[in-house]
Amino acid sequence: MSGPVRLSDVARAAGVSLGTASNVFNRPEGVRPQIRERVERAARELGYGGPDPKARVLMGGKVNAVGVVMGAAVVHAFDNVYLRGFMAGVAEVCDERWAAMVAISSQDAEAAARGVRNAVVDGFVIHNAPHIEGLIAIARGRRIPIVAVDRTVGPDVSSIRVDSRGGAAAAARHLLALGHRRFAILSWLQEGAAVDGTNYHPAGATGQRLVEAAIDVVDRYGAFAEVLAEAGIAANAVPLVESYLTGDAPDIGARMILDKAPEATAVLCMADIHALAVIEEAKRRGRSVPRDLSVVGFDDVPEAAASEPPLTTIAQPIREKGRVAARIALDPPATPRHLVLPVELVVRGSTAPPPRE
Amino acid sequence: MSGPVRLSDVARAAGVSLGTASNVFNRPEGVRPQIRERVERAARELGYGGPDPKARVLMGGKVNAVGVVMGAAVVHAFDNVYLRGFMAGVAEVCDERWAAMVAISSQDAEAAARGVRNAVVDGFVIHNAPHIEGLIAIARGRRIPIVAVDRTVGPDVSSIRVDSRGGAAAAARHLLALGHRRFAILSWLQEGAAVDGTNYHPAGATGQRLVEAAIDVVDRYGAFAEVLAEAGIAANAVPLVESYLTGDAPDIGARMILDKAPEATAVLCMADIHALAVIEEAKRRGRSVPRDLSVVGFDDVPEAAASEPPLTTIAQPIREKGRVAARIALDPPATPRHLVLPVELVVRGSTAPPPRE
DNA sequence: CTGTTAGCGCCTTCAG
DNA sequence: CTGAAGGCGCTAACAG
Repeated sequence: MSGPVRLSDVARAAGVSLGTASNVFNRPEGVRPQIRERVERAARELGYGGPDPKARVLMGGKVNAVGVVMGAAVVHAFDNVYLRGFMAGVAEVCDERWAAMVAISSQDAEAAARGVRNAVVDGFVIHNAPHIEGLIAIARGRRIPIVAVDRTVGPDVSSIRVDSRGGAAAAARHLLALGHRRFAILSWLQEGAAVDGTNYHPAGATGQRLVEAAIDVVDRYGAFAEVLAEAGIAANAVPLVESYLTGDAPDIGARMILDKAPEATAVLCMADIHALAVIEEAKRRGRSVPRDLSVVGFDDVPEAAASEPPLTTIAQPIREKGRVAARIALDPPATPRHLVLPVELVVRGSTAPPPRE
Repeated sequence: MSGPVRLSDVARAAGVSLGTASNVFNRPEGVRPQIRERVERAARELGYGGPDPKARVLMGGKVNAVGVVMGAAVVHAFDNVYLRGFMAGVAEVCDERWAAMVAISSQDAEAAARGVRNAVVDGFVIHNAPHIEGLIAIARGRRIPIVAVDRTVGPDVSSIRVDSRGGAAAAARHLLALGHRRFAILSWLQEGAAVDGTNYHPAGATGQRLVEAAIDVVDRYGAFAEVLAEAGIAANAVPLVESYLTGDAPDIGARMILDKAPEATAVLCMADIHALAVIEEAKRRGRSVPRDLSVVGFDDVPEAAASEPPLTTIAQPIREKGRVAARIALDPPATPRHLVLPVELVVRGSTAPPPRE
């Protein structure tokens, strides 16, 4: 009915000073019960909603909120299995502490920048994303604690990663041990990453430019290459397809890798979503997995265990990663932490010895 | 290195007044390029992160954020299929407008209250939840626009609901038309709802207390009762089990309804998650669905179409509901809106004529 | 165009 | 235990 009610209105109505009214809300034990009662009644009658957090926050207080930038549209927190797991981890610690989780739209660089610039939060969880450096710079300018996920951005910004090298190496060794010698690699490409000077690159384009891509991809590729090299296989000679993780891209990538490397007996994928697409595409072409073709993924999303055949993959603790990230963002350690979470080779049904010829 | 840098620091360093510095960031076109450049450089050198949104917000500006209280732990936004769909709808709108989505922990009343009291957002989407009245009161006290979902709380608070009565009636009529005469009802119970004076009531307890429960349940039950009554079946005589929607509760509820009403040829459920549990439990007991038992759900979550047999259910536009809610919260209409979204009977494989005896 | 002056709503000294 | 004054960091309205 009336305009906004302020603390001063309540104080006046109750016939006390502003300071006293403030105390009623913040240190009720320090004010005489009778007066307190009077103020509370006045507040109730005026429909006063309590001290405005907007002002309170300015006083330097905490907001009890974590900002999460995923490097993708917020909707992908619900649509994408990987992000869903990660966000669930973040959410769990928010629930523990009654903290709010603020998801920041970051489908494009500008939106993300604005979000990070304006979010009123206590800390940021910044998941690896294109343009992440800019976002981190903004957050640091605001002197807000941040933790980078799946990415390192220097010693003084906390980071959480998984053992990508170890995982990729384990995957390669597994295949090698089974007897495979002819490989193909399906790598991911981050949405919005510039490739060949363009942002539109839904799938494909074999090449060596991985070294310029997002850091985790580099690690995984490097480990593949190293292990294969140990076995006398030059990574240069291994067909490579890069593809986005969203929309049709995985399917297109799967098709392309099978087209470009029909002789490969094993496909190393850097994400389960790719691996699952490869399995489907292979089946479509009448190639039996794992009898004709072995496929290994990375991540171990829920779908991996349910596919037909179930996917051999490198399991990373997605949800735990979210949890750890949120904890660090919510109360940052005095000195930055750099965690590397362990991964694990999970052997299921999509890998087997190569067909004998 | 330094403490927080403020606009005044930048102004001083650049040798301009505070107001000018402010203009550089807010109305750059209104300041001479040379000066602007100077201020920008000073900002850069000092590591100034731009105007602090905490202060900006106090000026009465918008934050560009929606608060969402789901009446559940934040983690359920990712774990629960229904909420996931709803939140995805909200997220879509946030993405469109580059708005932040702040999920407020509301697993218990106190957490929710604190969240609503402290969130710095432009509007609230409050999904039906136990204690929702208290939350709405707080939000109103703060003079923040709110939209209630799946619930009406008076004419001056916008609300979005689905046509629960129509849907439930359609479900009942469908079963009646197939020839069913012996029914059972599996209703939901909201987490935390007080029942029989206690908060712990994982599943079961037949009774008539539905009239005191959350409003949508009342509508659905009422419509069931009405339609059955038209066919000469007294709702009083229809076995009823109430059960939570989370954890083991749906399974327990399913077991109980089959135990308590072994003679029923059709089970009317108020949520797909219950209906799916009933199907599974029936199969476990060797009762074929739909030959021996018909089951109908409500919601049409993605799993409904994939179950065996696929579920006949009342489809409600979950995601659209989220979208509409977010839009209203983000820019509230001058006068409150009260929307009722349509639902639709989707006949799939879980319903058939009753077995002849 | 630029600088000065009031607040935004609250909290926290500091005297009474 | 109370009341008055200053400031959190910024923006807006007004003079210059």
